[in-house]
Amino acid sequence: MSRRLSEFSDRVYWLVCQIPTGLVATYGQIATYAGSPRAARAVGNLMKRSLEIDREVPWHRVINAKGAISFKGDTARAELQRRLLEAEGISFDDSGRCDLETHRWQPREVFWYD
DNA sequence: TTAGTGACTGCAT
DNA sequence: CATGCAGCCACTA
Repeated sequence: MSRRLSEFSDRVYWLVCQIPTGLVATYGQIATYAGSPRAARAVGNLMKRSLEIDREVPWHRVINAKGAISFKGDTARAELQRRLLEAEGISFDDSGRCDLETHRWQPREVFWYD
């Protein structure tokens, strides 16, 4: 595992920790801020893994580009994520999507990579 | 080193 | 709108 790769995951976890309560970010957003605009899928993998390793990361605040919760088979986990978000004031419509225009996290700081 | 995987995404249908 | 699908890429075995 190269240094560059581990830096990516570290950035991802750090960024997710920056998302304040009540706001959400998409996998694509995190990937972009972490330096790899097209690694949204990889971000999803990291979020899934953050559950296994005991790391204090607000993984529930990361959703897909449609404003919906992504899951593959793990219904319980998806429901938990939805409850956590609703507890933070985020509501979902009938199709299970929230309003990204309203709740999307906009980082004020500037991130850079080398 | 290589091949397989998936909590993604945007565009086509 | 909802589905399907190819492209993408960090991570793993």
